[in-house]
Amino acid sequence: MKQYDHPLAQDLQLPCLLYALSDPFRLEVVRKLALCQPQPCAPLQDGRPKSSVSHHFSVLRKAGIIRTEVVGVTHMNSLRERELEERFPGVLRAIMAVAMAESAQG
Amino acid sequence: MKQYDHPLAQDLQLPCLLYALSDPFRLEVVRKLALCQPQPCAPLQDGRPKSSVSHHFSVLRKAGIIRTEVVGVTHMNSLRERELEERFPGVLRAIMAVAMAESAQG
DNA sequence: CCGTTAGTTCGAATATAATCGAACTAACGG
DNA sequence: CCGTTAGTTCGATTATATTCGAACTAACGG
Repeated sequence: MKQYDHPLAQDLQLPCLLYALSDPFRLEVVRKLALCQPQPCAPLQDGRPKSSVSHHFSVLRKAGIIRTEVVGVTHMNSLRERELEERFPGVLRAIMAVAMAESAQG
Repeated sequence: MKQYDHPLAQDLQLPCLLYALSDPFRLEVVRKLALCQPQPCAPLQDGRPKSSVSHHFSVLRKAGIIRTEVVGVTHMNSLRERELEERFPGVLRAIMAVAMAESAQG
């Protein structure tokens, strides 16, 4: 049951985090994760091919935004909220608040 | 003395803003503007060719992050802080706080 | 051990963005 | 009106991302 590598919080880069969140699909994944954690990739696919979804999860992982744990046959994803809050105080929180508000009205 | 078009605050998109700030050079421009406003492009060039600088300023303008006013022969740039704060509460503020902290230590 | 499920990796195609020099423009100073 | 300054626009090149299908892998269920 091999696991993933996750960068240390101290090594995360702000531009990299912003870049990861600048894609609408990835932002939506993060928003949905904020509402329900942890969650496998599958329910977040939104009609895309698996290889594309896998790519986007990989970008989020490398940016330090999500943590993925292999549990049996599924890969459970969650936000690294505490670490991000410590490393980049207020950033994810503010972005999520806006993303939630946007999606609430449409 | 023709001026620039600036998108309305209500039309700004969060992914577009995050994308604009995800480039280290642009983030640095915004950080420096936060410290001294308004400012022309030239002192923010940091050794790059003018065409490249111009491109990055254009990205920031289209994302709604900066406003550029033509004043005589120079183009004065400032942050659209109030509008951004209203449209995306806390987002720019949090990002700037982190950017300032990063640049303080190196 | 076989099939299924969940997701990754590969490789090629396409799209998007960054970079730079060169030519351009608009405003001012003399 | 000429030169200078500040920045834009153009066009080509290169770099970086995204996309997708196909082949792969690891774990579980029977």
